[in-house]
Amino acid sequence: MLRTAMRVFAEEGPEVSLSRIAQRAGVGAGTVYRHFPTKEILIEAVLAKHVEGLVSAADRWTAQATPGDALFGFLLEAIETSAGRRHFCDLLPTGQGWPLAVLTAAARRFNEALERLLRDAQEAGAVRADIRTDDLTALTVGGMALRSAHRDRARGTRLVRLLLDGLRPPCRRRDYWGGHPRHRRHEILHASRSVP
Amino acid sequence: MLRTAMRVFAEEGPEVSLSRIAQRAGVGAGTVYRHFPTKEILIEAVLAKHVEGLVSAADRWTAQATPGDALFGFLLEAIETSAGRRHFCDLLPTGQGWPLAVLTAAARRFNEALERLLRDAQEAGAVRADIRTDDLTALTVGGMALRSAHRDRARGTRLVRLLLDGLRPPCRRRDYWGGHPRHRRHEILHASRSVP
Amino acid sequence: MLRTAMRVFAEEGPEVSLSRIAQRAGVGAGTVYRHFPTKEILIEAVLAKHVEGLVSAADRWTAQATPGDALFGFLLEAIETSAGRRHFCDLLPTGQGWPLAVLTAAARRFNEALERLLRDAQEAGAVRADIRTDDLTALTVGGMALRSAHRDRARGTRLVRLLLDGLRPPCRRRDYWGGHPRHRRHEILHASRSVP
Amino acid sequence: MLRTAMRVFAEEGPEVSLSRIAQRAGVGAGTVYRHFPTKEILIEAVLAKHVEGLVSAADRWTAQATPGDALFGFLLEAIETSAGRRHFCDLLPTGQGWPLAVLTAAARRFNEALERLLRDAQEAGAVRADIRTDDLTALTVGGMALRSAHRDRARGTRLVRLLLDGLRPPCRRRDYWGGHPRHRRHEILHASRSVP
DNA sequence: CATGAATGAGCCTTCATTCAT
DNA sequence: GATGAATGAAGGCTCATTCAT
Repeated sequence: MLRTAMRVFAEEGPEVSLSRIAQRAGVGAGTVYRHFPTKEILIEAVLAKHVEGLVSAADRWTAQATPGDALFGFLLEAIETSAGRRHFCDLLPTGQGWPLAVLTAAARRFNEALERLLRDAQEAGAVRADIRTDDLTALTVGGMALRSAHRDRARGTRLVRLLLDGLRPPCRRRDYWGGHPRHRRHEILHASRSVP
Repeated sequence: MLRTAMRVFAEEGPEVSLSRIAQRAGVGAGTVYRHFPTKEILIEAVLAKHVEGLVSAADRWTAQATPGDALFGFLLEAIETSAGRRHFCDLLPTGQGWPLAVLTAAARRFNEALERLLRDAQEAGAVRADIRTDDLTALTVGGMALRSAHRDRARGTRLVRLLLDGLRPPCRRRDYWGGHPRHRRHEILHASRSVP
Repeated sequence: MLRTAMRVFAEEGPEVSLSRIAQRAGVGAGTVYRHFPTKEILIEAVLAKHVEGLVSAADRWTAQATPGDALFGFLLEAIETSAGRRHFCDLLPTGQGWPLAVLTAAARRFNEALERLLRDAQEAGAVRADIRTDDLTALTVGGMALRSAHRDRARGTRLVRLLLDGLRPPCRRRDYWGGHPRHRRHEILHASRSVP
Repeated sequence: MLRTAMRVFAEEGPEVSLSRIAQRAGVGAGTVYRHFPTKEILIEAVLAKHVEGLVSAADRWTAQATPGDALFGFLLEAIETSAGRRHFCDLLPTGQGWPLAVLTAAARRFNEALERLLRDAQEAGAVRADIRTDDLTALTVGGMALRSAHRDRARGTRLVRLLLDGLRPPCRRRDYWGGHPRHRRHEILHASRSVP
């Protein structure tokens, strides 16, 4: 049933009614409730399961690849397998507001795994030194959104790679952004305000 | 009233009830319905307004900066001003499922502006040649998600810049991704499947 | 199991779910249903058991005390042991709406016992002659309510005794109520109607 | 609508569904909700209204009758007009567990009125000196139950009067209860325990 | 014969939408 | 044209009842 719930959530968004889920699982509404006393708990169970899968993936990558490849491989895999799960986007950065213990535990393990991967990759010189774990989290979320936003799977993946490449140590690249002269910065601010 | 609706949506999420909006606008519920016969139509109007703002911004950047700066400046501004508007994320890539003509029109104008900016930047050599307009759309969505995912505004913006830098022409960088030997690719797929 | 049901009903009110009862009885929900095909039937069984206890008590008092003491002792005991059982209050007066035969039988036996006690007490001159069996029933219900309504157990019991004393033959007491002059009676009616 | 709710509650008990009430009021379910955001709030409103009526009645009796008549008249009236309202029985003694301020306020005013009536009646010598306000409350509840338990209105009222007469100063009556010899008391206890 | 998972009707509550004033 | 009370269809949740194991 958890399987079905995951599928239905992924396909129809986190706002499907429990009865719809029950229907697609081929059971009565009360049955879902027997296993997950609350809709929120069901969502959390789904998320926790997914996060657990990611933690396993992190471990697998750690064991089977060089530090750099491990980090990049894992991030790409996490993004690819999580794309389209709006819950997940909402969950990852905060890890808060979710009462279920199992979920916060899973989120913690996820962050620890991410931290290990990042540290190793940085020590191996495969990743810029100024990146932090929560940057990776945000990047993952962004990657997921980006990935889901592209109609074309292959191109989406290519873009995600481009995105991740931003983590690699820079190659004699000037800072395109810091150099904006004062007046242009002002324009940005002005523009920002002008957009309703 | 549209103003109020935009503010309320931004502040309280896209799930506020219409009565709440009416309340905050200081009018009766019926009055909102006089202007926007459906909640969906109201949402679309809000989105369309926002998109119009972005189109104006695109025009402004086109007029006031070099092609490269214009594209990057515009994308950054679009991301910064749109961050947190979940509707927007859902809207941009597909442009579908939204019945209102005014919105598809706005979306089209937005895409045209984006296309112009991209073409100019590419002709100026400021952006990789293999980028397409829908890549930019996806990138924008990803940037918005990334941006919202970071608790720390400043770091969030820095990451968005990293993300956008991926568009710039590569500096003699080997392709980190294509080189994966066959068996590792297989592992990725395998892993992907194993994540629930 | 009937024991457990009685305890649970007394402790948690008549609205406990059957699963709760099954749980506290240490059996499966289905097992409860094997013995009591319906929740209502279970409730009736509980009530019948309680009524049976009261009938035994009536017999005991009949055998062991003078007619007057027997009636008063029994009524007090019935009230004290029944206080707080809302079902019981609902049941006693009507005896209706309860399909189960065993219950109406028990109620009949209870009324017969009460009738015997009353007749004997009246013949002994210990109780007013104008009291009828259904008065006693009503009085019992009132006593139970009164008894449950008092926070203070001891005072509650004292009040119940006051209540029961009303049954004893009057001591040259004028009728406080009959003497109301006509216009005041009208006021009472008027007032009654005016209370919503 | 409050009227209808009061009637329906009185007729069908406090457990009627809101939809039933709406149905009998001839309105949609949502309409009830508009006026009473919660079922509990509706119940409280009904109760408060009734209690207010009783407070007015208390004032009327105070103004129009001698202290003794006022107390007895009021109690009789309160019992007669409240009979059958199970809510009311549950409310009166505790006054707690009801979140709505308006209700606790009404309950407080009711108790104050009762206290005044009692004090005056006691000073006039029309009521035993050892009666306290909470005795009256309990007595009222008991009277209501008693009153509802009798099929025959007239006899019910007569019994209630008997009940209330217990409040009047005793006429050289021995204490029928205190004199029980020890062994009989033991029997009562034994009996109590023996009733399941 | 016991078990407890499954069922589904029903309850309270919410809210988009309509319409008399 | 504006108002906000009324509507009624869902949604989440509970629980008496059934039935395969």
